[in-house]
Amino acid sequence: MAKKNKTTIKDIANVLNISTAAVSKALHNDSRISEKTKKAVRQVAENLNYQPNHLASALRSGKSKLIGVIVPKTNSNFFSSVIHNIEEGLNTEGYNIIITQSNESYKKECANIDTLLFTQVDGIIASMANETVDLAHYEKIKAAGIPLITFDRGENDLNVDYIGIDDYNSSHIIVDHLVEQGCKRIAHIGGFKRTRIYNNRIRGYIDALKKHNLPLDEELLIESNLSKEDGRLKMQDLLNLEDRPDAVYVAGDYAALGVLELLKEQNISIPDDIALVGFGNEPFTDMVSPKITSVNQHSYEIGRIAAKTFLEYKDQDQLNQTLKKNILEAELIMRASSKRK
Amino acid sequence: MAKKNKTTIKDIANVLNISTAAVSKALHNDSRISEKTKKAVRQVAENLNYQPNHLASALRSGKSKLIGVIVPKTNSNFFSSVIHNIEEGLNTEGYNIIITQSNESYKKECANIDTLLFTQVDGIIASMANETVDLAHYEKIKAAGIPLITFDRGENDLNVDYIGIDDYNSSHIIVDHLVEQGCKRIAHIGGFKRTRIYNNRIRGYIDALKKHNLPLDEELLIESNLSKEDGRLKMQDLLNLEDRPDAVYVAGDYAALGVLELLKEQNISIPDDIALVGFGNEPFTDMVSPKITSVNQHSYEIGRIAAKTFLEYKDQDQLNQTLKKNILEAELIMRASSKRK
DNA sequence: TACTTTTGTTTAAACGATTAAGCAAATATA
DNA sequence: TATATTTGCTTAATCGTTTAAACAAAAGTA
Repeated sequence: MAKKNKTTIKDIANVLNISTAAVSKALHNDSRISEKTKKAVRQVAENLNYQPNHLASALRSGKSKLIGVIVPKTNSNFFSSVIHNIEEGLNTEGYNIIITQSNESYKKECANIDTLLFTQVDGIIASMANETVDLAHYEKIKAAGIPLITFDRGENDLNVDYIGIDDYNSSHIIVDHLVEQGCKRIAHIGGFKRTRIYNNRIRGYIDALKKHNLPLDEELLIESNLSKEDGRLKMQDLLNLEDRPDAVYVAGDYAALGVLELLKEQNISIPDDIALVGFGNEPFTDMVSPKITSVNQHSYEIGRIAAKTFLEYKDQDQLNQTLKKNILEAELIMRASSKRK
Repeated sequence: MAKKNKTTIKDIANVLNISTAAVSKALHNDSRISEKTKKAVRQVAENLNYQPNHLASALRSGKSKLIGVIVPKTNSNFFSSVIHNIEEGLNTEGYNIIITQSNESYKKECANIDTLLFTQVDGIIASMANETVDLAHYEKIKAAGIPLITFDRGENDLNVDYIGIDDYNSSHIIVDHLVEQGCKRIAHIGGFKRTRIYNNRIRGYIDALKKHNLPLDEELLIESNLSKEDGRLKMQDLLNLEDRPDAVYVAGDYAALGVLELLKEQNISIPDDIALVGFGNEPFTDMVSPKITSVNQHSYEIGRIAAKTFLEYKDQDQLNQTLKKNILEAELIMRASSKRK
């Protein structure tokens, strides 16, 4: 099994005694090449099992036909579903994707960007790590002159395209639902305020309480990294309060799961003692008992639109990205954890 | 924001009035270049914000420093964890990975391989789709002269490296455990027999029953695609039997989850009426109620070894892969769904 | 002093494709 | 018939690196 002996267009040209240029054009179905030659080239290419060298064409044309995707993690249904739909949208146009994970780490995210730029991707679609505050590494992408599309976790300051759900309004929908179930002391275990989406959910929560003439109790508004473990911890804090909440709206499903476990351990009835709402509609919300009410983030649409957005940029010589937001309406999936009636 | 005006080694060479060759060597820390020149080159490179063109070096050197990974899906904890550890192992050596998903489809798997070969990856690490029987597309990888490493779902016939757990023995451990819990009619909802790992689990199941002098009842041995839905269906078939089983060993966690749901719906007590064991130790096995006993497949080790195995091949001119199996001992994680005592 | 070795660099050819420019032959047009 | 256009190809440069080979200058050795 000898390494290398790849067929190149030169080999094809030699067989047919024509130039490599003619072969290249024939393979690209150039109108200036005769049908006869094209047929012959295709035949020989097939016989010799010719595979085009992507690197060579990418080098020459300046396009790698590769798109980089950066996500905080792939083992969440939301992100893996978005990725899948990005892939779907780009594959048809001859693009392939390189997936990288930041594991919610700022440093890893920087490394990911370096990696992708090094690989000469034609564009990057990204969702930011929890840790990320400084945006200098993202500016590198813009400096490289390739389109940057953000989704779910983005920042206005980047001045690029963003696709996500309406976080502010999602909180309204959730609070409306809980109020309707008779809840009066609604707590919110939210994400970090510095992250735009979590900040929006917090603002929505506060405004929704106001709308329903419910007092805002600072004790009931808690910041969390939204891991399962932290969900437990923050819920324990809430249980330690003199005046316990009768509902908890958690800004992430994993943390909501931690809350669920703790409440079950302490024999607190869900939803009767405390109603529970999560966020993200991860598959496990439908597996646990009671099933957790959650918010569907439309991963399908987000991936599809991200791909489409990139494709719109790809042929522009002058890249002039500005903040363009594509906000989708989230959908509340009501399940047992919050349905009292 | 003008597109393109990338710094090349030529620019650096011009500034310093030296050849591009000297620049290239300086950047690669060649011993034949003076410290003075190296320092100057590095300084200018930094000033001009030089980023090496990966395509050009890959084209010239014949190495893309990219490894392709093919998995059936990324939204399973097992696969995403393996991927993460592959990445960890390869990043340090300057390799990056391209992740592709087959979605358990044979056709998509073929397309993935074409994509990766087209992208000139230096090697491929793959786990096969459920549907895959014909291996011709994998032979393409071998024909391309790059190493192929398989894990979890592989085939002996490919004659390449394989990393996985001891499926045959895992079944023994599971049956031993169930027998110890007092189970006498142990059913097995297995994967497709044609897939090696599932076949091994089936063989292990049969032999373990024999070892314990339990009769093999063909009605209790069922083939499944191991989706959650199919788990329900196959469990219903078992419940329809005159003589129901008192334990079910399911070859995949998602199917086990379907079984769990069905049993709970029908108020069949787990583990007292029917004990349940899954496979894969997906995080949700620890989230549902009762928690599902499952088998830890050592995703950490598998990813690490896959990366290491590739690195061992990377410098060999003559690639001569043979069937080399790296079998890890699986670990049974006992949880409430099977613990009667 | 004359030769060899080492050091530090340049030259130029590759890698495999794409593509602008050129040109001869065939065909169309006046 | 003379000229213009179209057809079908070739030539040669190019993308940004790497690298084998060559070579001059400096240093070491006999």
